[in-house]
Amino acid sequence: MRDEEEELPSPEELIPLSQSLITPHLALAFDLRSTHHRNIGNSGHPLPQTTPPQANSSAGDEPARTLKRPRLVWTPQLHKRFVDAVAHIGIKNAVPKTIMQLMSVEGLTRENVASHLQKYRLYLKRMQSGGGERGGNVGESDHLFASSPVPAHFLHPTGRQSSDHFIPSFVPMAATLPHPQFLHGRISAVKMDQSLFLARQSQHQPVLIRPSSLHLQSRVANYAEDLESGAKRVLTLFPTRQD
DNA sequence: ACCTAAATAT
DNA sequence: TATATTTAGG
Repeated sequence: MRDEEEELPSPEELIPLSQSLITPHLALAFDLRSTHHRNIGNSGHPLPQTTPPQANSSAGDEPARTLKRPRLVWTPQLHKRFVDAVAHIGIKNAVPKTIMQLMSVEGLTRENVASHLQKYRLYLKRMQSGGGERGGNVGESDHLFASSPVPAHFLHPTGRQSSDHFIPSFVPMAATLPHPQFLHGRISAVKMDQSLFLARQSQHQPVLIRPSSLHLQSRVANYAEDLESGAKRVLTLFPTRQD
């Protein structure tokens, strides 16, 4: 337990590096890699694009935004990502827009999340009153919600905690990931305690990188999760029958 | 502009 | 039944 720490740089020297290392290339790399990683919904069609509002309000057709997108199916995987996002920012601060951003699932709308959040809150309420062993108002229709464990702090009004923004202790690199390498071969995802870091090979010693933005952080987390779960096909919005 | 709960629609 | 949309209010 102790020998590992000696090989790793100290937090003090690593974390300041993050700002200069992370921002431009990594964000880009994520966007490149993630194109085949999401957006493969129903039988391979791309999702209907939500085009930014055109200044063009008359002119015959403006179907871009009026286009009906397929009804979202909340798979257990998708719901789990929802729960993770909510847990990450704390249930107190969880609002649709933020949750949506943290989930970083292409095609997912704020309305999708708002609707789901509304239902989820009702589910939490009806769990409060059920307490432990028996009784419980959780019905047969709650399979989806029951598929992901509810973090303990969701239930009790105790304080506002946003799950993690602490400096984790260091553990062996890449030991927890089956595919430590992604992006362009030089960057690895490293899970340490509850936080995810990027690691990059510099000279001999690995350099740990703390993702700067919350958004990027969540993308790292989501990607690593996808790898961990051994899914070849990762989290789609509109699953086909093989789901 | 965004959030929320409730009602209603598909 | 599950999700979306609307409504009314903050």
